[in-house]
Amino acid sequence: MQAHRRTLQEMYDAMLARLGPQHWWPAEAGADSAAGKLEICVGAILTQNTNWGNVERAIANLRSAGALDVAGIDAMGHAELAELIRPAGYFNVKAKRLKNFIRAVTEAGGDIEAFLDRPTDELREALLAVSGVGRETADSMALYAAGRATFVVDAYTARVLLRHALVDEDANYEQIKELFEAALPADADLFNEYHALLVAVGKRYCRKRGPLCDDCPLTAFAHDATLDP
DNA sequence: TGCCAGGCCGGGT
DNA sequence: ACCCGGCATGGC
Repeated sequence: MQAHRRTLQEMYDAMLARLGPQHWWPAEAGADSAAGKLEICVGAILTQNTNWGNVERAIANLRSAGALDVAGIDAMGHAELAELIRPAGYFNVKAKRLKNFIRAVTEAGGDIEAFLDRPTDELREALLAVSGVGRETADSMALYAAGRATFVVDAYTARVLLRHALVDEDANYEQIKELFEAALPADADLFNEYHALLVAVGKRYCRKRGPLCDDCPLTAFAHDATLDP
């Protein structure tokens, strides 16, 4: 277990040393305010299977329309909301998902900070109860908006680990999540940067196509048996 | 040009 | 319990 912990921490150190801080949320939005938290939650939904650059345009549209708040989105019609978020793709389904999320917040009193302020397990459950909020989106909200030490797993995480033979091909979301949470100190700032770094490594060194792990910062960790539970 | 992006849902088997 | 089609824009 100790070797396990050290190895995952060393992987983090190696990625950070090579790539530097990734400046993900809440650096830009600011999770210290209600507006920042809502923006992170909205972004988490909009970025589902979508390039972040497109999400930024959608968020800019919402802000320009003065609609980047609970009441604003709640008051908007489907067509109007869908049009604003069009650049983010899947705009019809995402408009519904945003509405579903906002409805959950409204039904809990309408205060995003109060909505997020509950025990982490309970929060995750409440988020997963929203249609359109799956595990990654829920964990992203819990980590980046609510500041909880809950590890976010995504397609990059699974691919990077798989490419380095650190997990089985059939490892599921919860198993990979548990792998990190069991081996690392429960530190939201660490989890925040770790996830962002895994995404950066996935983009640059573990692409679906193209060069395989050429000069990847994690090459030295490939086939590391200490990651087995 | 085709492939990819910080997934998720609902229906079918 | 899995598998799959659908959803859609913008960048490289």
